[in-house]
Amino acid sequence: MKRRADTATRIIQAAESLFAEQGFNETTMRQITAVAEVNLAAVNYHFRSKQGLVNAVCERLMEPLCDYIEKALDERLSSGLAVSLDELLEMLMRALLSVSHINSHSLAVFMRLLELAYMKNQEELREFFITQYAPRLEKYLQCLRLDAAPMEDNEFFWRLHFMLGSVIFTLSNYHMLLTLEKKSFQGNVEIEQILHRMIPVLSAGLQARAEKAYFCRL
Amino acid sequence: MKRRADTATRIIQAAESLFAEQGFNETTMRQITAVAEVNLAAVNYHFRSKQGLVNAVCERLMEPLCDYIEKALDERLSSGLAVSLDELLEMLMRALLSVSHINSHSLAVFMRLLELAYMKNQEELREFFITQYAPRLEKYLQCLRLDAAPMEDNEFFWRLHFMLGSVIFTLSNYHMLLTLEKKSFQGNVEIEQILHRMIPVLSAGLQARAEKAYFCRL
Amino acid sequence: MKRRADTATRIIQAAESLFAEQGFNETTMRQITAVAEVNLAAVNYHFRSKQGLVNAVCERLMEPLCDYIEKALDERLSSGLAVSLDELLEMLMRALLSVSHINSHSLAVFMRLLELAYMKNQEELREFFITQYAPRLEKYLQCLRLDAAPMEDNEFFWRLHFMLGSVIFTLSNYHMLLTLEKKSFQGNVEIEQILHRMIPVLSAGLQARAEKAYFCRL
Amino acid sequence: MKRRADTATRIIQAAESLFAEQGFNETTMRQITAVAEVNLAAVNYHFRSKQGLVNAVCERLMEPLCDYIEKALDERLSSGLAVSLDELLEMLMRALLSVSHINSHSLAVFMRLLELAYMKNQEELREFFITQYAPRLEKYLQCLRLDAAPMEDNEFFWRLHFMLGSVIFTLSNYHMLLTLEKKSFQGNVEIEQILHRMIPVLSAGLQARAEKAYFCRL
DNA sequence: TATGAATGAGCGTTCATTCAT
DNA sequence: AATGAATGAACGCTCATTCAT
Repeated sequence: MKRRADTATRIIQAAESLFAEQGFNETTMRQITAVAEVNLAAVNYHFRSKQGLVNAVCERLMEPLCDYIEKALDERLSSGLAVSLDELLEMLMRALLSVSHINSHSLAVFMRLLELAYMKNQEELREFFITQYAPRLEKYLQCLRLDAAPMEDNEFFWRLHFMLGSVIFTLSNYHMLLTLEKKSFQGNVEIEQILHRMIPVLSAGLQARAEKAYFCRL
Repeated sequence: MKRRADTATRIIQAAESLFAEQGFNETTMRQITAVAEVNLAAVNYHFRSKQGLVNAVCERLMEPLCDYIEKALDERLSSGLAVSLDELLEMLMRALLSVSHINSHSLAVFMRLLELAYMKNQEELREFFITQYAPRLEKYLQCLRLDAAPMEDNEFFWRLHFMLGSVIFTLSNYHMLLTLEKKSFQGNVEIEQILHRMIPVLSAGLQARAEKAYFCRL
Repeated sequence: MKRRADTATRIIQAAESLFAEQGFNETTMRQITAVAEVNLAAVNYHFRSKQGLVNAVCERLMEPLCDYIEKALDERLSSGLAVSLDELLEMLMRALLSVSHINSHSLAVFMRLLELAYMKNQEELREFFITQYAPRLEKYLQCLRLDAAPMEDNEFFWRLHFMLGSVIFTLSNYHMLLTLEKKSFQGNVEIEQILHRMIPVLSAGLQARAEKAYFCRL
Repeated sequence: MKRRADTATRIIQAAESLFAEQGFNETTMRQITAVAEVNLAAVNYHFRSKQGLVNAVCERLMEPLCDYIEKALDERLSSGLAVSLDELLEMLMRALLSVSHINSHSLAVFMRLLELAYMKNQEELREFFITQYAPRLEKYLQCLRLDAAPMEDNEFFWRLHFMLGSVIFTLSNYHMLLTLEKKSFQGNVEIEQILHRMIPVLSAGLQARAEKAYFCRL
């Protein structure tokens, strides 16, 4: 039995916590290694570079999420019954909730990673997401599409990102949002609540009838 | 007649463009002054510090937005007729659109500023928003509340932030999203389209019936 | 009648005060012009450079000191009676006291200037002292020599600098020394006291019999 | 066997040399690291900051000085015979001489450090001296007091600082003073000579009868 | 496997000075 | 006589990374 966790694990845990609080570029290797109580060079030794550590954090989060969704979706589809939009969203929320159990900051850092992947100069991370994980979630997205209001492909593309924005923003900042709501943090209880509250909102958003014309011609 | 714009303005414009593309901490003063074609020390001369420049950028965006919304809401309310949720959202979108005319990156940097304000260590910026601009938007939020589904205060708080997440995420990354949609950027046309597309989604999200119980007890 | 002093004078006064508190290199042009409530460029306009300002401060202090000593010494010598060492030192102290009336920091900045002149890279200032003021004080030094214990030239050279060290150190730091003595500053009263206290000490030091051999051969 | 000294030592030695010649604020980290032939960042790595380097230099000088004086005084006192003022001063001079062997600039930089500690804005350094070293020198000062002329506490306070001024000024600038004396520098021989020359002067100064009244009432 | 030492590049900031008005 | 704007140079410091052990 080990007295202290594996060095690489300690680093990842420290990194997740700091990434969640401060963001990636704002977190220094010195901070990470200080919190992890390991040598400064250990990050480069174990993960090659800071970006390598970010990727490792990414994997540790995306893998169980994809696993969960794939498995849950297959189980549900095997019943033969039609799957409702709310069921699909609850499936997603449960997947996120399972990720949140990795540690208390994992959801926030996860969402920050997704944010980061949309930044112009993060081609590598973006490519990593697209090639590694996009295919595994495709079936889930097709199900969503079927339950959403009828709309064209590009409309669905944007709706997905409106939804993604809600999820990312809320979970990235949920610690701060709880503070602003003037409630003290009580762990996963609130995360469940927040995730649950999103379901009807996202559901309504995806099912809202798309309008053809728009308001403003300048 | 001046051959080139005022130094301070050139700096702000360069900063907005770079902030929008890269974020604040990722943008260096050397990048800003190189793009603006001014001396490195000019930023400190005109804005005291990098943070001072961020604040200046912030003001230049928030002021016209608040002006627009206050004015438009007062005009609309003076008619005496009830204001629908879609009207309120269109009002917001038009306000954002007016900000987008400042320059092609202003909406993105604006949204990044809002994101930033929710970060733990940005108390100063957050306080700036809360004291300077929150009061000016209160009346608008009350109108939103009246048109939303009946719900408790904290439910409304979260709904607002779900909605805010959609707006912030989409507009922060709209350049990248357009790229992913495989369409080339054609200026404000797309922004209008995106803003318009949000209205029914946000409207449906705010009007969705809140559920009392939630799914998961661990 | 002028409502505010001449710009150049205001600058000198501000500079003296700041130089006395912080030293020369530690005092910035911005601090000086802020205290003087003049434009930043005014220093360069009136004094060509920061060094030019230092020289101006120097002149404003050395001129009256030399005047005082020359005049007092000539008056005293014209009586035909022999001049005692204590009289000479009191003459010096009164000269310093007269300088201290220029403003409350003038003695401290004066002493700091003398310190500075002994620094390796301050050849210009050192040359300025030597060519401008050394000749005017020569007669006074000769009188000191006559009243000191008999000793060789180089011994006298060092004794003078031991004495100079006492004066410079004490007056450079007299504000701080008063603080350490746990007494509050009450203006020129203390300076008089301190100057007076130095006389018997310096007198005894100059009159002490020089020893030929010294203690340590390694 | 190492071909070149330890990096930290090289830095300290370069720093001492430059500090002695130019002062602290006038010496840049780039100068230090250039002379030491080490990387610019090495100073921060080994000493955390420039101030940290100053503190390290300080410790390297004060420690052996205090050790020397404490040990020499205890030895001398254990003989049971009364200690004369000249003996005490010679003890001090030998202590300074032992410090001067650290390297050719160590006494000058030491004296500059003492000067610095009396500056208004150097509270930290001053506190460092007071808490770390003042207690270790207290016994020595009490012996000085016993051998000095009878006088009140505050008179003794000032006399000590007159004496300190002589020592600090002379040793801070002894290189320059030798130059002005038109003699070339020949290493520790001159330092011994200068230190020795101070003894009768300081001794006479401390033993001079204090006067009660003073000369000038304005 | 792990680490203390070291490094090149770059950071935000400040400096005394200059220049056009 | 005076000033707001601007500048080149340099500042102390921190960064992620590398390397010898």
